[in-house]
Amino acid sequence: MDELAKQHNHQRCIDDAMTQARELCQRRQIKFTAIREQVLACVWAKHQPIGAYAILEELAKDSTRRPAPPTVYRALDFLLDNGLVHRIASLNAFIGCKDPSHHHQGHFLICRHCRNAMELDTDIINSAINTAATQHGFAVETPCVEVVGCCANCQELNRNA
Amino acid sequence: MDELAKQHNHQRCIDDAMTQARELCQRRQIKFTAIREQVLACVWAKHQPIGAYAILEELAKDSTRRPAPPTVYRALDFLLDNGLVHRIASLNAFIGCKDPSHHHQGHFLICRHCRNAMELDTDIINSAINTAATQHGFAVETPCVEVVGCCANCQELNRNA
DNA sequence: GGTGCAAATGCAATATTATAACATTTTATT
DNA sequence: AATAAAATGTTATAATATTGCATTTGCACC
Repeated sequence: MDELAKQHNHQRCIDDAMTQARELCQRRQIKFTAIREQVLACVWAKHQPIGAYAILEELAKDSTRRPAPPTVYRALDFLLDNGLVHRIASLNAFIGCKDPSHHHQGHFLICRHCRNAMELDTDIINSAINTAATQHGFAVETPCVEVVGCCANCQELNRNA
Repeated sequence: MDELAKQHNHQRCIDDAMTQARELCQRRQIKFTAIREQVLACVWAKHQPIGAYAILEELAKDSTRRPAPPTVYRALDFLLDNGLVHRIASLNAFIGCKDPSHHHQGHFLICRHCRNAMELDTDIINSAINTAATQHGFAVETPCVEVVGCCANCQELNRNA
């Protein structure tokens, strides 16, 4: 069974991510400001990629003032630059990185049904890409792999439906 | 040396693509209308992915009338549905498919310098993705692989610069 | 404590990409 | 010609993202 399908204490997911982010920023001497923290919390609220404007809506709920788009995009740029979130190009959306300690692009399995996205941490795909690229003399910099399909849990649900 | 770097008769590239498209549409009994043909020609004008609005500009040059966005998007939808072009999500752009005869998503090597994109035709990457996905019980439907880097030709140019 | 600088944020406007809704025209078929 | 379906035209607008400039904040230095 898929790990996302298991009952998991998601608050713990969020707390871990926030703690890790705080520590990482401290180590790197960069500022984890209130806005950046709020945006990261939004991104981690679910395992589904979230759009910039959806984040904006969430921020608007939490305070009386509604931030302008650049506020959100700047926070996202910061988080992207520091590997705390990834951008899913095919969805124009953002998702928390599950291992910000080292820079990487990440490969994603995106379920078309529940919209959850899972970050893979295998080298298999990168190796394959490098092999194929090398055959053409191409030097890989940032591979982008976003696989849409159906997650284990949703397959299960569909079978029982 | 990279195939795109070789002097290649690009007019021939275009002609081949157009002929193939015409034949494919005839076989499938679908209409290769003037607009669709013009849009496909724009897409094939270079080996660089082109955006919908850039296509629109090209069409505006070629005739006195300027088509509206839906005109271009509808033509693109038709071409996408029939596998004649691919969409590069990370660039919001479109590129001609080099083998429209069978449906596939295509993997792309995109050069950050010359902006050319090359479609790969290996199974290595799909296998790797399937292997990784299967480990998580995930059923792959449409893999999206867009690798940004530096093509052989641009590496060569940079070395000599 | 002030001063000045750089980073971060606020804010208004606008650019870019894409779609919705409905009218009109074209095409194929009867 | 009559009809229906497909394709295109047209207007408006949605959704995503950035630019440019003003203001505020945090921090090193005197």
